[in-house]
Amino acid sequence: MPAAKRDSPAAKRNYHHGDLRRALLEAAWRLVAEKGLAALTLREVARAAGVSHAAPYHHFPTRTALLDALAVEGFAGLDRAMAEAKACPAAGDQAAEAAIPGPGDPVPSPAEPGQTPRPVDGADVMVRIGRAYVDFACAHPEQLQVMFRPRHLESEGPPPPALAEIGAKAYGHLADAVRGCQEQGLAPAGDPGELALSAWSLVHGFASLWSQGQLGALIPAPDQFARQRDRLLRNLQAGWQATAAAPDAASHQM
Amino acid sequence: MPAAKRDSPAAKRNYHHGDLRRALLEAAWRLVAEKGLAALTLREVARAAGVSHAAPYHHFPTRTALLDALAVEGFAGLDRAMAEAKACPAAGDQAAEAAIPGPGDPVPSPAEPGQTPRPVDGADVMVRIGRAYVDFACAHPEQLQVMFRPRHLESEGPPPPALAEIGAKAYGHLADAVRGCQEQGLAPAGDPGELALSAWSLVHGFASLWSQGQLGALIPAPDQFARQRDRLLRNLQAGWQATAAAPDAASHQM
DNA sequence: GCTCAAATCTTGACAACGCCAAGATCATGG
DNA sequence: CCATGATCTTGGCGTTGTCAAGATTTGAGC
Repeated sequence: MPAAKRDSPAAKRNYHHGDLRRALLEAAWRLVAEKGLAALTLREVARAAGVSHAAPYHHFPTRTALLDALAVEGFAGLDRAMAEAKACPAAGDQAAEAAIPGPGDPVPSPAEPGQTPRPVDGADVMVRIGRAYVDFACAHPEQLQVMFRPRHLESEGPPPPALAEIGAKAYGHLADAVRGCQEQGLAPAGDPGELALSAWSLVHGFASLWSQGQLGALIPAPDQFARQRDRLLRNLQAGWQATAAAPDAASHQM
Repeated sequence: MPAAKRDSPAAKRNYHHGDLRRALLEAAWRLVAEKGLAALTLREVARAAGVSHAAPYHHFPTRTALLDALAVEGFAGLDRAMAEAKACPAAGDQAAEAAIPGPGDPVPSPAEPGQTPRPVDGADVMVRIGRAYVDFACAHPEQLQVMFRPRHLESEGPPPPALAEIGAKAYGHLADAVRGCQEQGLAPAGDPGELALSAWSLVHGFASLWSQGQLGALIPAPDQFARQRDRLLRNLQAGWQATAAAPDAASHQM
């Protein structure tokens, strides 16, 4: 590892390593994907990056800081996936149906441009975004684990602002989609945040259970994954539309 | 040789400590509730139980074994909460009421007792069980964390049979409630497992997000917790009933 | 060009951890 | 009554996160 003192083509400045921070993050992703989050060690990250055991300390003052930086990248990826799903019409349909990752392996392929020139169906946007959330999470279970690593139970402080910010941005896609549904009468009126939280709970719960391998016995075949995923989103929509049509027909009483 | 361990439930009397295994489990629960799962240390558990640092090793061959034993107890508690919710008309509330540690916030107020003396409403049972799940998880976030600690990403082996068994038993309550709804035409026909998975995803997602402190900004007031919780369950029901009434009214196209 | 402060990386160390291997202790069956 | 095996203790090994001090490099100012 003593080599690699090459000049940086377009990267940041060339200190000793070039861009050790970036190299550490990538090594960390590789390690967490291979051996799991619990096995992610600062010393092994340093080893994988070819630096001494205390070198990461100058870029991440603590292990938690490294994990937070990884979480920010994870949320950025989720945000990107949802933004693409919102823009690109009819993305996830034939794409995510092919190969469903065994809990920890390959990936549903990214979306590709679709063919439907429908105007803008709010329910469609909602479904696409929900699919994007589930597919992203299940394609990168280790990222989901890092992003939603429990914090307040640990002795760690509050999340850094950058993390809260990017998380809120990703959540915003859901809230936007909800507003779109409401404008078209496809969802009951009221605080969109509450409906968005319903949607978030649904997709997050499904993605969490799947990516933790909890559904191995319940969803044996891969095509049932997409089936179940779409069923979730469809039923969410059905509930909203029913409630929007007859505000207290279904909720006869609680 | 150590196989023939007298494993009758309460057969362990006074050896040296009395019942060290039990003491270790309780100390572990105390510690994980105080300092979080990541800070749970075999040595500190031993210290809290007043034994030497290697004593736990004779009861739990590894740290993972301790966590699995804790997870079994957690699922047993969840199973009990759901069973009580299914039996008692409006019991789940005062059972899981107590004090919700949550993300450091107060507790959802108990739901008002149902005023309906209807015989057995399947939707009602479903809602009660869902509430029990959410309330249990949010009353004991540390237990939820231990129960759904990611496994297959780590280098740990498959979950022990006892853990898979009790987990499936708890899930069975949801499946039963779904069947009840289907029998009364309150849910679409078909594989009850798929509907149960929808319900599980919903309540688990909400409970996970809440117990991880992810909803702190979205649910500031405690009474909004119960409100949102019930909204989730109501909308799930609404979607099922709408789909049961008109099997493809809402899923106009995907 | 040269120097110097700051940023970067290395070396070494400390306490704590999981896990292992012996030895000590104790209840109980023969 | 004693031996056997389960239970617990002591000590140790390798690893980890974190810190402190020294070595090395960078970029800026003179």
